Amino acid sequence: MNREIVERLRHLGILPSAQRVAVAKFVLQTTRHPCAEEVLAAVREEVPMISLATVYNTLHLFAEKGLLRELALSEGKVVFDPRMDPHHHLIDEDTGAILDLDWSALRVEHAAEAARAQGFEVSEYQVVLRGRRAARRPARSTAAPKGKRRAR
Amino acid sequence: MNREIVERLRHLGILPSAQRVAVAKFVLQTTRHPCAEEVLAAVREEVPMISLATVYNTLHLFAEKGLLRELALSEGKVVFDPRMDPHHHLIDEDTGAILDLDWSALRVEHAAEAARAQGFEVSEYQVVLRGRRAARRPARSTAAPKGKRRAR
DNA sequence: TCATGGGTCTAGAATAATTCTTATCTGAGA
DNA sequence: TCTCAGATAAGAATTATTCTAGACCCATGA
Ligand SMILES: [Mn+2]
Ligand SMILES: [Mn+2]
Ligand SMILES: [Zn+2]
Ligand SMILES: [Zn+2]
Repeated sequence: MNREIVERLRHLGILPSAQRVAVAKFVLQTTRHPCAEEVLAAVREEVPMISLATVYNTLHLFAEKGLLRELALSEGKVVFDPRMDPHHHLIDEDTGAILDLDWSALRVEHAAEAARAQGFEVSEYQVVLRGRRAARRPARSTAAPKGKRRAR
Repeated sequence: MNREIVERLRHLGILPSAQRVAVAKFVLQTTRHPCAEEVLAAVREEVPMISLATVYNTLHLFAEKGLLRELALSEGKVVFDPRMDPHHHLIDEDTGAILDLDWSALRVEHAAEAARAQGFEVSEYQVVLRGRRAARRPARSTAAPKGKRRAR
């Protein structure tokens, strides 16, 4: 498992130091869109002496190399997203949590044309949605719903 | 002209101080999505002694009262947008400039459904596009194209 | 007129996120 | 083993934003 990560870093010309591997292990596998501080907290479990500066350096390096993306979706925080395929984001207005929506979950039409009409060539786009968890509908049984609710 | 602004503020229960009127005059009429510093610079022409704290206070107050919106589209800066109707944003990747795209300029389908599938009720959404000014097409005449030339 | 008080304003301090600086460490070769 | 480019840690610096304190402004009423 570490092996794979080490290989992946090497492949991109990134020296796989202990710190970098630990950051990669966490951030490439999460679906949580963590900020730098969250990455630091998670990674410290494995590499207690890693510094925040190293986390920033590593995340930016990974972004440059195409391993992840930096997103500035709201407030004053950049978050990191290992999903490099085009997709959309749904922001929980109560908690700030960011969920992914697959590209195919919704449809955008005429995006490129609309930009071209302004003299722009679009390089990427996404839909950013904000909302709140819907009131849980009345439980059908007495058993508490378990696990995460399936999509679709 | 100031009269109208004063009226508009009064209507919302905002005491129309000189500073607030000056901020409103600039920010409610611009299409530029300025950040607080830019508002400060513009407003200082009229009210040289206004402070940055007052600009922030005023902009937040206006946002609360529904006169404008705060947007965190990218980088580490909040910008302010007097357009309160739903619309989309196109970000110039070279300059950071933000353009509006009318809601009708493109079409999004299944947004609410996609969010509902995740257990969310959408309160708003928009498409965020990034791109660069298209290479100016070959000039038809020998006259050099005028206006600021883009770097890179 | 003068005191009171609510709301407003400014300057500067404080905070928070991020970046920079610099000295120190490491490890892959020569 | 020696060397040095690259990597790291710690803390200073920067940038955006918010907070704190006190001064100010002006309507009201004794
Ligand atoms: Mn976070
Ligand atoms: Mn700005
Ligand atoms: Zn994502
Ligand atoms: Zn806008």
